[in-house]
Amino acid sequence: MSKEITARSEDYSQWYNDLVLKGGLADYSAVRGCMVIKPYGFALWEGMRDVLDKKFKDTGHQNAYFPLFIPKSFLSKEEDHVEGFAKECAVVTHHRLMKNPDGPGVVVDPAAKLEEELIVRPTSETIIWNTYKDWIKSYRDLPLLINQWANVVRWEMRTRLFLRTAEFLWQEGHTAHATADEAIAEAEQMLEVYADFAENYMALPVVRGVKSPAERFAGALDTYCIEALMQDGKALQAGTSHFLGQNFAKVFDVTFTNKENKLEHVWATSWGVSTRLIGALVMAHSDDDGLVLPPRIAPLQVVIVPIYKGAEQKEKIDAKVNEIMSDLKKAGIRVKYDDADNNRPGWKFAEYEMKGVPVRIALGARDLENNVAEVARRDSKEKFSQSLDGLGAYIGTLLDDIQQQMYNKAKAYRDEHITPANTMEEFEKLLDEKGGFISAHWDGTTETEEKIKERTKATIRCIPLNNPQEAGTCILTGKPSTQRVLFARAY
RNA sequence: CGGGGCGUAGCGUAGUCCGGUUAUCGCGCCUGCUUUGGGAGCAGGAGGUCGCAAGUUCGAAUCUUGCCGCCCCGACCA
Repeated sequence: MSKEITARSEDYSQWYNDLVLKGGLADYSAVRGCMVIKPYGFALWEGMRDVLDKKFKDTGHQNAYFPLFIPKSFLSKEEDHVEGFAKECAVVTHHRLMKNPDGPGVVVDPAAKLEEELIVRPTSETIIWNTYKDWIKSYRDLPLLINQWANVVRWEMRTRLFLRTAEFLWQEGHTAHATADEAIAEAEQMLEVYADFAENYMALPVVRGVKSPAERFAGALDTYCIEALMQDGKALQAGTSHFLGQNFAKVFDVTFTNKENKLEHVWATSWGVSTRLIGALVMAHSDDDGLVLPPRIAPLQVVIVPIYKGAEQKEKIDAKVNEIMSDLKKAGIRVKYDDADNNRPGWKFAEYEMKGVPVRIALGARDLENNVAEVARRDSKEKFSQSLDGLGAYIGTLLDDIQQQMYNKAKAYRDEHITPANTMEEFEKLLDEKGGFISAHWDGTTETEEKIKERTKATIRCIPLNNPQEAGTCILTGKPSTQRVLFARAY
């Protein structure tokens, strides 16, 4: 019920936390900054993971796994990379505990100090490139296209469920190529994989773009990204793909002999998406009654709730539900029959709405007599009576329609919230009163970007791919500019 | 690390300013009966180191000091 979910206009953060907690996705944990992903939330992640994993394999990638721990010396090799991650690393210094000699409990055994500290990976570039050095000798070993599903740790000052946790689950692809062009094509291809996933599975429209130098990944020459818009008008980076040039190849000495028998450094990419996508999903689609999940990745697509008086009615309903279930399952629809007798129908309706299950079917004695079921869709809250004949096929098209409507709605909102601004006054007014992306001219310098950020808290989210070129003057400095870029306040 | 708020049963809370019987209420839980088309009703029941520690006092959830933890805002960031 809406009284239990904080209205988002009043306090968006509380609203978001309530959605995650009451939607059954995750909980706070005993460890500061970390969260427990509950079965329902994890099923959502697994579903997303499976779709992405298939896309990676369809584009020629293989999965592998690299160690959790990274020797400190590895991390210090690439200068920008250190700069970017040093401030947020968990460090392992010892390998043994001992009984506390001065009291109860255990203490770290000072004799077990590691000669070289190990860093819990904040990302795996360094350990992976150190490994690739041994795997790559010839142009015939290229391209090397590898992905890993893993957890990483970034010791952030402040955390938020799914959006920024100290430990998070993600996927990181790391590829090596013979030429720069090939590596760039790879980075662009993977960006498109992410964009396709966001739009067609998560029903989340995204802007494909490239980051400004200041917002680039630490150690990259170019960072491609997909940027999504949340319902509070803030932007969220939903995925990134980096063209790393030869930076890592050079510091880890990854070379290959080309067809002309000459030694060359390889060209690299890395790309990743994380459990943050779940945060994006929650903030993009939910309403005051709870989560709204797009059918294609909802762990549960349909829930069936029986309404009955007495065992006799229940039996008849059970029989009919079994038919419906088997139809739906045959069509590949994820369906649950909730006939638990400790909660009444109204309670279940509210519960599954909070969890964002796209379609609910209620079946009672009255419906059986009329050969119908009550079908309710989560996205629009519409309810209608539907014939039991051909119900399976009907639900299939309904799920498709919900998927499409959710995307259309999010896209309409997003499109309405890309607004051009031509003066700083306009820019700031739009940020404060409307939010969303603001399309404005920028002189291309990091100094200007920094000044705008200090003054407005807005950053350049991206320079859209295939951005129309347009002569203009920088919104802050008045210097000439050739194109508009997208600014926003962001998560 | 700065600013704000908070910590009382599984969850949410009243009581704290101004110390005083057996710590309040709701949800949930257990038992029984009645119920079931939008978070059921009645009756009975179980459940508490009032975040931790020290202090003041005849007496502390309440006052003092110290510590711990959480949430929100800021800096940092997927």
